[in-house]
Amino acid sequence: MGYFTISDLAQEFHVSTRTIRYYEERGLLTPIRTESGQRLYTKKERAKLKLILRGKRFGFSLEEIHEMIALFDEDRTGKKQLEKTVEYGRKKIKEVSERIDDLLKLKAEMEALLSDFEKRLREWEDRAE
Amino acid sequence: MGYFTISDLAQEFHVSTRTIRYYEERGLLTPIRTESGQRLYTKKERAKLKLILRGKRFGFSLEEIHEMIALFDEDRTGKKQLEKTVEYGRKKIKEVSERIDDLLKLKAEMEALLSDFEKRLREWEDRAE
DNA sequence: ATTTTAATTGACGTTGACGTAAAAGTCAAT
DNA sequence: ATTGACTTTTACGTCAACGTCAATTAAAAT
Repeated sequence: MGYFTISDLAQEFHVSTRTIRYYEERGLLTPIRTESGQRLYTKKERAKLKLILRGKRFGFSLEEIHEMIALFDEDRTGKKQLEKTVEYGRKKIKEVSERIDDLLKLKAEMEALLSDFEKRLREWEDRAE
Repeated sequence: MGYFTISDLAQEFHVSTRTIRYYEERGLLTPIRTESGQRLYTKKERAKLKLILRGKRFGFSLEEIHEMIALFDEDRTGKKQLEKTVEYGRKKIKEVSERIDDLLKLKAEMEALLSDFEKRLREWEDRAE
């Protein structure tokens, strides 16, 4: 109980097992192994996969995501480490905020475009009376 | 006046000329040509490039961006065409909205993480008194 | 016990999004 | 008119992010 197999995760997140192994190759996931060598994923690893996939959806590269995930993994005991982490976290949050703003702009542009088309459509319909 | 060369755009948007030609190969841009065959870009083409690059920043593929740009290019005169366009536009706007929501979630997660680290850091500092 | 299903590593293949180099033509400046 | 910067097409190269076998081993189902 409490452990997931590779295909559990593959099914849950709709990715291939190859993909999950690839993320491990790249150092993003670190499952434990059974005696016979099969991978077992804890809830934490599952959470990491979730984060990876979310990151991917915004176009972050695996390398960037790797850096983000480091926040979960590294040993953050010393003060220096904590400070570095906090600083890095602020930076990343800022990046995300910028992306959000950018997306809002895109949305606004698309909405303007759409309302123009809608107007034209109404004109068409008025004409048809 | 009013026309841009390929390197004008390359400089303005910090992309290579190869990239711009590639977008044309993929049907995303359609510059006009001089007598001798050199590409000239109108303001509209420039706007399209801007949109392409914005789209890229959110991880949309060129194929997806192509679909979005079609809103600018196609001949949208008939009622049917207009209706299709409006419907498609709504769909795309919804997709963008979902991405924004997703990013906001990510931001919230990161902020929660960060405040945890900040708390630990304060504890560290208190201890140091 | 044996068939079926799932897991492992290894290696090669593929696709998207360009980079890079070559050969030839064009434009602007001197 | 020649130099040098810029452009064109063609073509091969590259890198990330996987896909797709293949051969082998392990687990689950019957």
